[in-house]
Amino acid sequence: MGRVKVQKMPTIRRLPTYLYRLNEMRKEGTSIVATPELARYMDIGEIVVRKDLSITGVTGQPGVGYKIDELIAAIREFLGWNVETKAVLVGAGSLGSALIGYDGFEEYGLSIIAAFDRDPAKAGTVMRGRPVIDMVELEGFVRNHKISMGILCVPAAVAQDICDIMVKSGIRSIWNFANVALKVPADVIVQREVIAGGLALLSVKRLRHFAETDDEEE
Amino acid sequence: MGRVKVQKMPTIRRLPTYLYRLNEMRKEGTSIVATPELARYMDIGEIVVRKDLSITGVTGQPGVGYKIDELIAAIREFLGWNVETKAVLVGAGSLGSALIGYDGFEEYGLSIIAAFDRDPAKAGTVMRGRPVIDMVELEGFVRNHKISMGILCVPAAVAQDICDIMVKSGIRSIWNFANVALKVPADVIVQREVIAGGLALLSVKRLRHFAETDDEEE
DNA sequence: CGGGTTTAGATATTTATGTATCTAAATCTT
DNA sequence: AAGATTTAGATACATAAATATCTAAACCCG
Repeated sequence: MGRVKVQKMPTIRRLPTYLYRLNEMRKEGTSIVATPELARYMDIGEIVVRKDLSITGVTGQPGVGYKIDELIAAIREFLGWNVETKAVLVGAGSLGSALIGYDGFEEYGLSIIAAFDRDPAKAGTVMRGRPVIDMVELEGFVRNHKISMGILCVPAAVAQDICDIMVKSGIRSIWNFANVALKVPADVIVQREVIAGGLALLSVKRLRHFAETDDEEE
Repeated sequence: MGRVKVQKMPTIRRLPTYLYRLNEMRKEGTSIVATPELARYMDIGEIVVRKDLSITGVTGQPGVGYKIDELIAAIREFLGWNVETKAVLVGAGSLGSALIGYDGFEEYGLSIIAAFDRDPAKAGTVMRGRPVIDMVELEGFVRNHKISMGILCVPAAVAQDICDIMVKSGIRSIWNFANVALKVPADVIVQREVIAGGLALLSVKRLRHFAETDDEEE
């Protein structure tokens, strides 16, 4: 069930942020970047930055830094974002429509071709340039367009059912925003996203902070 | 800049998922849960589950399991989700409106009171039950309503500016969905959410998987 | 052109996280 | 009722990640 072991998870999670920043710098006309600057931007240690970047195979120049163009290309290639991935999104609710509308995915090689929803009222409409199609069409669509990735934005209660359809249709990567661990065959990769996890972290940080300072009453 | 050290980050990130599942089970009428069941749901080891739960101080019964009611209460208290947190959301774009519309936050003690946007066309409208207000009103609103948390859904380029306004207005926790490390005073907590990080992980998992099996051509 | 400064990258260390082993308590089975 | 099974929780161990230390290369400044 998505049991591919991946090391350096924290590093990989940070790569998109490097990529974002590097693209920004390139637009500004910069061609070289040194670790300390990136470290400040990321709010992490310099050594972490160097180790992160080294995963891509790019080598910098002591006393100088890294070539931005090289870094961008290497990160994109390391992530496989230099080739287009076609995806469908299922569940055109609030989160689903937000993801459809996010332009940044193009930069990540991700093309959301279409959205699917069970609600017949939504079917046939166009959402931010992408067609919204009735769920019953999902399997045929995925097969015809050779879609390899599915983005799951349905309520947890129905997530496994939709997941099963995706798998049956040939989808091999699932980006799962439903709050369930999906059961899938061994050759299907699942990445679960729990947005509330970040909120939990923020909450605890705040509690710890108050516990440490605990002289603030207002 | 949000430099509160938090240990057991992975554990804390998992707590919302436990909470979600436990609530579900309670609705189904169950009152006791044992580790193996939760471990299967989470797709992690049993020992990890026990260690996770132990952080809340709840103690289970050998041979039996944990009382679901106790667990729910303890997790909520540990996260501070038993008391309401009032928040404003800035940036009523696609992601912002998705977050506004997410009902689950009530369960997490989070009340998004209002949304703010720079676009005058949006100001004055109501979005999923919450008023959308012009950005210029932000500071006054935060002060008047004693808002303690800000949810930042604006483009990265303007994130620091909005952040500064939030801090100046008295906000002390910022949930940051913009792809920048914000600079804030030491008493302000920031949690950055990089959605693309999960996509990066999924991409790498897929590449590794193909590399391992590498007998799949289509 | 020579010494100080910046910086990448290797190695070593520390810290955090996940995993295994063991013991004792409660339940189940017969 | 006695032994087998399930399970929590403690302790010990292994792995992963972050941090520190060192060396050498390029640059800057005088």
